[in-house]
Amino acid sequence: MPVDLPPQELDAIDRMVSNRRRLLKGQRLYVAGQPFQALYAVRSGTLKSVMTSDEGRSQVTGFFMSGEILGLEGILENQHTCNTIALEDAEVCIIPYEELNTLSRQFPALQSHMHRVMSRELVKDHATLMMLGSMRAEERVAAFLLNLIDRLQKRGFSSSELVLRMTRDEIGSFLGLKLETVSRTFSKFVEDGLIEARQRHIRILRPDALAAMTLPNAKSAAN
Amino acid sequence: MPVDLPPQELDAIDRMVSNRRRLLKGQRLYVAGQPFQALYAVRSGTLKSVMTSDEGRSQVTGFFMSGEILGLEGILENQHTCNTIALEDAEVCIIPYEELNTLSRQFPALQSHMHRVMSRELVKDHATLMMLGSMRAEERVAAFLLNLIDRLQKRGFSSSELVLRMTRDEIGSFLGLKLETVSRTFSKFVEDGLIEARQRHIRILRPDALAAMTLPNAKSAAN
DNA sequence: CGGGCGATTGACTTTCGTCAACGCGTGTGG
DNA sequence: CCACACGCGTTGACGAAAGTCAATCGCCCG
Repeated sequence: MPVDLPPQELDAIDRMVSNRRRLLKGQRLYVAGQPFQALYAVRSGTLKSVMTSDEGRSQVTGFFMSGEILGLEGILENQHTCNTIALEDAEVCIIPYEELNTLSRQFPALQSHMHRVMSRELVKDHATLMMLGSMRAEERVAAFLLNLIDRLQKRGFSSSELVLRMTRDEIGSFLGLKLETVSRTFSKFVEDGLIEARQRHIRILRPDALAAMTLPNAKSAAN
Repeated sequence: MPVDLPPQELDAIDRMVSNRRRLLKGQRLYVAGQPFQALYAVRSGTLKSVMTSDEGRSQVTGFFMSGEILGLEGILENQHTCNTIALEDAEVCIIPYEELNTLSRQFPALQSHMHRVMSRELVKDHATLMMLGSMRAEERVAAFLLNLIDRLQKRGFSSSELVLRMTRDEIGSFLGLKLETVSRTFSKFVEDGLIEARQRHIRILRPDALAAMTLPNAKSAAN
């Protein structure tokens, strides 16, 4: 959680988050129902959050990469409401919630930062809602790829190549689509020369065309 | 924002939220791009939040009734990211954000409450994501009605009758469906004896059957 | 090298969206 | 006070989009 803060505050924060946890691929960071005690900041690797309703319905609600914060939904009832699972080997910082609150009272900048983190999560969810509520399959997949590449780019990776850490099924769950539809859409993008795809390795050839697709009037891809 | 707090804290909070704002039906509380200065607690009436993307795409992201908090998305960038509009005459409390932060530092219980409010919003959004991502039209409408009636019941209204404050189009936007689909689904529920509907007046006859529908294996309605 | 999971592709079905016509009510103005 | 108009809602016929079911392929990993 890097912010520009006075050194003494940074020290206190560093001490607070000195505990880490390593996760192997497939391992769960926390599960629904588990008591909430800490937030987690991803240091490396990718995780997914999965909500499971009373009876079998299940939905990927987000993918998290380095710097992103997990566990905020647990604050409400002091209990986690979703499962978070590592999609590859990963490491997270443990942020003990009570300590965070104590420090927040001392350091207004930290309090403010905490609020922004939660607000960012809300904005992100709203964007996802918009995608699920108003986009067709192709548009969703295009938006998904652009979102991923954007986040990767901000982390210093290529802006044209990426490796998907999740299966087609997980992408489909997140996008409200079936895995076959995701697969077909990738194939179509390849046919149309918008991307190259070999397994989970994706190269974006025409980001402009993908972006155009996320606009509402997109009946056909731009040329 | 009623919580059980020491009287001195309650006094301070009361003073903070003493400013109100009245809205006529159709009036906007805030719009996207507007500087963020305060949160708003609904005192009476119903509001909707609408996200509008760069180019024409538009989506209702939530409906808000008494006691619910609006404006949290504005914290991130000190700027609102959606429009909020009164669906009927309404009144809100104005909660100046800076004052809230100051008080939160003094009163841990308020800080904690503030975090829970934000967390609740996240949980609510996740539930909506799940609905949009994994339910079919009938299931979404059933879940929507049950959600509304539940919130109304918690506010002391009937658990079987309600008056929709929003149009079919707004419901459709929220649920990721077209207004015709919403209308047809209501009609089908009436045919099947699950609800009565006269315009926006809805009576829930078989909450059990609606609830059963929100379960994943629901191919046919229960008898 | 073999097994299994994940991905792809095809054929068909279902669901929902689209376009269009019409009906109902409410509120407003003559 | 009545009539009309407009917004909202309903309904039908049709088409497009995505889901389902099933077969096959191809990587990885053991």
